[in-house]
Amino acid sequence: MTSPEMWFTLYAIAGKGAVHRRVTMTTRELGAMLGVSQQTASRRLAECVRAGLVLKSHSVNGTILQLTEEGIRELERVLQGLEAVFAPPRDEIVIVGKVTEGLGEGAYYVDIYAQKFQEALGFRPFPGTLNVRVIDEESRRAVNMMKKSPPLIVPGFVHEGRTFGDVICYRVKVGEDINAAIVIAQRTHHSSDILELVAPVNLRRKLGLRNDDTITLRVVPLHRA
Amino acid sequence: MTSPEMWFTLYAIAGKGAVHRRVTMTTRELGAMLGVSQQTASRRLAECVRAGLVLKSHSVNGTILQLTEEGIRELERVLQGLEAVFAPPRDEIVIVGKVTEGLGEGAYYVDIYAQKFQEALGFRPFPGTLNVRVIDEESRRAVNMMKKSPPLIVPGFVHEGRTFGDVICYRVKVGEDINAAIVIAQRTHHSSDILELVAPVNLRRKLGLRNDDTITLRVVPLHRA
DNA sequence: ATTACTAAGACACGAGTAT
DNA sequence: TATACTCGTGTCTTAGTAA
Repeated sequence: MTSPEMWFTLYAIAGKGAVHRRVTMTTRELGAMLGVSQQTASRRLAECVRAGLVLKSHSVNGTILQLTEEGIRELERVLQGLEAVFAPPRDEIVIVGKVTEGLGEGAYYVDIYAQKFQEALGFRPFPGTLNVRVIDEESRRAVNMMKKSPPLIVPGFVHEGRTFGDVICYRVKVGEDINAAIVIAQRTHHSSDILELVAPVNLRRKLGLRNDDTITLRVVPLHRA
Repeated sequence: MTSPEMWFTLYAIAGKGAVHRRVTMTTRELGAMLGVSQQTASRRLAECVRAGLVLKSHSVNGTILQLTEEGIRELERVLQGLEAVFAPPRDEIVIVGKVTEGLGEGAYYVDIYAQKFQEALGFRPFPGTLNVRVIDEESRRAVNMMKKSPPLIVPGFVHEGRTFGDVICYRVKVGEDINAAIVIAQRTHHSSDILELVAPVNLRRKLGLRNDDTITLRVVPLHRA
């Protein structure tokens, strides 16, 4: 967990524009932003570097700073947290996205997890996933809200000496009556906007979907599942 | 300035849903969320109360907490800061809103500030303001971006023994060629979604605008003004 | 000008405990 | 059970200063 002080330091650096580019600033300046001395700012900065949140290099008049991927993710987490906090409480979480061509690997995994999915979701999944790309900000927030709701966890297992991790699922309804689930693989795709759907049927064929068609998903709360 | 610790405390409480309703929690629980002891959580909470960010009342099994307006604003500030930080750098800030009926007091103030506006903006303002209500999230973010850009400050003055404060302005273009300015009065309207426009002409008549008509404003960067 | 070390002082933390 | 007090301990901060 990132400490409050480190987080504030990160936020101050980001405020200078370090998310999109490298920025040059002095420790005195950073200290002023944080309301601490130059020395403390220097130390705080060093902490962020040690934690792998910031890259620092030296320049004649100041320090060149750049947020790392992890640093940016840290800020994104808080942004999403705040968005979720301010989102009006809703009964329904609705996600709108566009049908996207997958990498084809989905089918392989669905096949391996088929029995587990059957037990957890109550249906035998069609061997393939439908990939949905979230485009607008509203749906992106809806996805965050979904991820803050209690997930359905499909336990991992070992198969032929290989370990398959837990899979996080969220039940959704597609159209009026098709039950499906969004599955989220463990390996965190760097805040990917692509959702993978499994369903008891071939959604593409059943709904006559083509790439770039719009699809609407309604998240089903766990307690109602 | 809110300290990092206080801010984190606020954020933790908000995460429990205290933005929309009152929540009950123990100081032990809060401490666990913050990674500190029950005693420290208690003290942090007291700091937030002293700072006017949280309202606290006692209950048998825990503490009833509610964020104050100021506490919510504090979180909003960070949310907006993060949104601005993550927004892709753009050449143009575009705000779309709907024409709204004003309170009529705008004209009075424009009249009093007329000379000052003339000097700062380069045009004599039509005696009246056009009120524009921002509706969608995207424009709301655009407004935040605008507010993070360097403002044009019309200095205040004393007139007949009464003090008139500074006025913050942002130049905008309405349509293709009408120069106007968004004026923001000092007294902070609680994160109001209403913008007040001054222009050298009667925008309502010139553009044939009626209430609820959509209007598009393009913010003019100061260095290009 | 910078950054960052050392050392002394301030202050925050948590154990114990009263309520 | 709670919250919140005191107080000893230890960490964090800053002034001074080196590099």
